[in-house]
Amino acid sequence: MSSKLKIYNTLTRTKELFEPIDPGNVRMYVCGPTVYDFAHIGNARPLIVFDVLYRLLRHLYGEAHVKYVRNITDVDDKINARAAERGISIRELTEETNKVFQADVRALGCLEPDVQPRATEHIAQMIAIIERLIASGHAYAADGHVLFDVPSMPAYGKLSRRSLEDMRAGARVDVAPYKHGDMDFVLWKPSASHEPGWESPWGFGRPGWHIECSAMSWKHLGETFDIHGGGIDLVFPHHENEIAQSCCAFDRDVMANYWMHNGFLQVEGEKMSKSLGNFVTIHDLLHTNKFGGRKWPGEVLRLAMLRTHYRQPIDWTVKALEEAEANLLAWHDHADFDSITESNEVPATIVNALYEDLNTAETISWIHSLNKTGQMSALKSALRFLGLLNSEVFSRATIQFDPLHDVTQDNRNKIDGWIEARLAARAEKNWAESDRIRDELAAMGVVLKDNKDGTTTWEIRRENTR
RNA sequence: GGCCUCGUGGCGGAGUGGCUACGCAGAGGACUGCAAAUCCUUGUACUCCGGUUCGAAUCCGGACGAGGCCUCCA
Repeated sequence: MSSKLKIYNTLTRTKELFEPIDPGNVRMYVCGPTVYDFAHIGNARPLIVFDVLYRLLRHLYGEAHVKYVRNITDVDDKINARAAERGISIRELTEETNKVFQADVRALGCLEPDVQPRATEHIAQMIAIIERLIASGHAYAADGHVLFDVPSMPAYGKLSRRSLEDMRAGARVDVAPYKHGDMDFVLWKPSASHEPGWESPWGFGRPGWHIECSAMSWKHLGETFDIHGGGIDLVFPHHENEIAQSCCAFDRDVMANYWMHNGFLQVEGEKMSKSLGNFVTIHDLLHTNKFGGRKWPGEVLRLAMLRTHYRQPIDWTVKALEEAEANLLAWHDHADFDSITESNEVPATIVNALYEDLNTAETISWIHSLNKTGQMSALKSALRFLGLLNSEVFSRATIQFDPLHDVTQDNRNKIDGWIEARLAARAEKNWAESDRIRDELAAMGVVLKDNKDGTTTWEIRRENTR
């Protein structure tokens, strides 16, 4: 099988043909959430992007031959701080946050990774890596801390393309006294008795920020693997440091062959930040009226995300969500997917577009084309493949019942009664009565559509409710 | 200051050294008692200045502009 998939590799800054180490066991690691707070919409981007890649790899190599690992970081100083602030235990906080995270990701139509390892369950691997680094002269213990000795690794900076000189020039002035070099970073640090910690050769303590990914990828994917993904902000220092830890611990030239990074997200043209008040969580979008004055189905969020190529910056706007929803509604209006048999093959146009470094924008234009030419079973297959057809979440039922309005069966029956009365009036050419009924329903937000076959259907008004 | 990305029509957003992306909005038409929905048709583009080329929006250089990282934020 010759590979057709091309992906942009941050290591080389070029689009490369993807060649797995072992086609029988294709391995991908993506940096997952630190579970101290609800995931925001920026976090959703890598979740969706790498879910599409996972689906494509499974399509290309077979479901049994792809292993996708996305970690859960459940030890972190932000977690400690938040738990203390809320007066709950760390375990309570991380469990609660993870539960919401899992529900969010499911609503976004993402497949579950093969493994979702937790940092706290890999302390032994972290300690093992740190011991190896000390033994090989790449790390040193000082004052209860263990630090990675950056100058001991000549190739350091390869991913982010920074030279040690550049970094020194921009380094902060205050360097912790236990550091040998100002670029050295923490592998292990001491914990006070009230802080979470584990016994280690260097005393009671906890891991530094980067070591957990080296440990978890090692355990679940091996010393080297194929793809490592995450947000572009992780290139430095997180991924650079992961590479340093793993390559030096295992005496390897590479940790992962392909490094993929998704671009950043802005909200209505501005950087998302809590101080600007435009901080949007996935949970808010799905379940509250905080963004655009209404709730949004997961498929709408997913399609809005996939409209833009994953490496481009994306502006998260109400208008974009409305357009995405209009597209989905058009497809669903055109066909009742519940009764359409899905074609066995994912359309080649869709797959070929994804082979070009996940050109999801092009796949969407092909979906429009399938819709326009009436290839409904292929359309269904394409939507399913892209994770845009989760009947539980976005079906004809949810289209007709706007998430904002709870339409009871009782009201539904009443609307049907009105429609019958209006059809009767129309049969008598009583246009005044007919229009009166239509206007009254419209005032309640119910829009009527007289179809070409003489039937009348209705839906909740689609216009933006702001 | 250092490093990195990007600059396409009213808006969003792909792609390509020479031929319509696509979507939303707009315009015209069909259908309809009138609407809505649907269908058909349709216009507008490649930040600026140089260079390479038969030909560049697409390659190279420069300018201007936007964003990101270098401060545990995807």
